[in-house]
Amino acid sequence: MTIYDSMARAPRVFAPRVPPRVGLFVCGLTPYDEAHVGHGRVFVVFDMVARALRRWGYRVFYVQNVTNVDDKVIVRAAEQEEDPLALSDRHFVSYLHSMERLGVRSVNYYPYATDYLPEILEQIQQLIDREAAYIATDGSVYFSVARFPGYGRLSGQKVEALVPGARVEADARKHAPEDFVIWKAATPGEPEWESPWGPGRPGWHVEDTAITNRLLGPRYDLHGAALDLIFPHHEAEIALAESATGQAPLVNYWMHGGLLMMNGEKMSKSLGNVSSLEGAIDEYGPAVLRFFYLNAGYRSPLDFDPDLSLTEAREAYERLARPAGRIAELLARDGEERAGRELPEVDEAASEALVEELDETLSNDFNSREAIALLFGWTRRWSENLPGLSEFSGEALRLLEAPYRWAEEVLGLFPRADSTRSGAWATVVPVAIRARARARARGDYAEADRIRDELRAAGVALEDDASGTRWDAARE
RNA sequence: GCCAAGGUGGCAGAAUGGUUAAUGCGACGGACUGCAGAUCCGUUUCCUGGGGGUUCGAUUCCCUCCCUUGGCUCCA
Repeated sequence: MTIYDSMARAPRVFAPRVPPRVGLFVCGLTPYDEAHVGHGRVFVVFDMVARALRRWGYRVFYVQNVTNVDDKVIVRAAEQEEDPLALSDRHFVSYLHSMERLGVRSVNYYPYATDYLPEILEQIQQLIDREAAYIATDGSVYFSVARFPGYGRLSGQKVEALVPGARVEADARKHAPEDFVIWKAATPGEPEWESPWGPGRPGWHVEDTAITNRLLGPRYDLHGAALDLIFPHHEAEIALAESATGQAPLVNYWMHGGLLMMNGEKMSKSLGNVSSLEGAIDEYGPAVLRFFYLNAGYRSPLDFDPDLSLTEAREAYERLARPAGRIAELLARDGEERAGRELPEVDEAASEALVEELDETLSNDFNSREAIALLFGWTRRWSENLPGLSEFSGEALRLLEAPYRWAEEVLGLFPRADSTRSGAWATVVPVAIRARARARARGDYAEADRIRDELRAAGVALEDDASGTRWDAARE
């Protein structure tokens, strides 16, 4: 399989350092506010990456940090008169809830920055010992960019070019304007921890490198995030970790996802053009949202139009989900031993070949869009047989279903579990359907339509086809 | 200004040094249906930002220009 490596700026064949183990780190949130649809994209993409790698036999240890103490958290907490750590906790729990709904369950561990103070202090001390960092007059500690020759390689930036950019703040505490803080001296009223250099709190970049060094080691396989973090954050991670440990490279493969765009701009809180992740899940459902994300190359910018994008994604998704759901329904009801027609041999082979092709397609830098196109092809091929689907044997249905099960495993689409059909509805609705069928049989369409309308009003949609009447949760 | 990522049909978005450039959405026509929905079939001519170059052949590789977005020490 190949992965597009941002450091090499080219696709590279993936080879973990110690197969079959894969260390994967993805930059997580700074939970000072609710997550938006743009955040969802990255985390769904890397969920797919982890799922795929595991399917292909790798043992992935997936770590995603939580920057629970940071300027933004502190500022927001002050505004709301809330404890900063309580605020980030609250938003992180809400984030986890969204992830659970989205089926993002591949992360092994979400380390909190504040749980790694010993590691952070140790790394800062190493940097000072190696003279890569220095203590400022106020007790802050800065990393000296000049001490790391490789600085700028990932982003293509030249250190000299940063200075005329004029957005690097001149600061008397720094030896050079491009230096960045790794330990911030305490400000009264803000969270602080003891350190050899006085009370303070960790800078942003060093949290990640202290955590990965502890959990994944001085060198690891895969680092992912959206591309807006390349500079300065990932550049700083490389400089810090490699300077502290003396080992390189920190990361073997860098993956950067494209941004989610809204009205031609990056969706971001600072621009205010955000669409809430939880709200999008509420309105369209997790599967449609996942489909929307994975229906584009992960590296491309993706346009989000609050009115159109998810509506379109829903139409497309349901085109696949309906037949997939129908097959799953039959199998759930009758089991795989159900009797019926077998598939012709050639189609049996086609099912197996398609699953292989799906793996192959995805192994080309996680080309989920191409994989989805293959699923459409498969669906189109079989959907003309749908009304007669119930004639097939369990084994035949299983073969028809295999590509959708692949998609469930790797893309998280077409989940078999369907809660809308359970509960009281499952007993009531079929009774109503039978009553309506009797009305239709005697030509009493007024009564038949009345039953359908009443169910509709109660949130249940009926559909007739050659095999009878099906029902599902109605959508608005 | 510097660095990076992009520019493909009405829209969203793939791919490839080579027959008619995926797939989906939308639109239109038809089949099916008591109706609705879903589904199926068909149509959707004109799409690879501009200009050079390499090549038998370029949308793909190279150069250059234009445009959009991101980053340039808060950002998924």
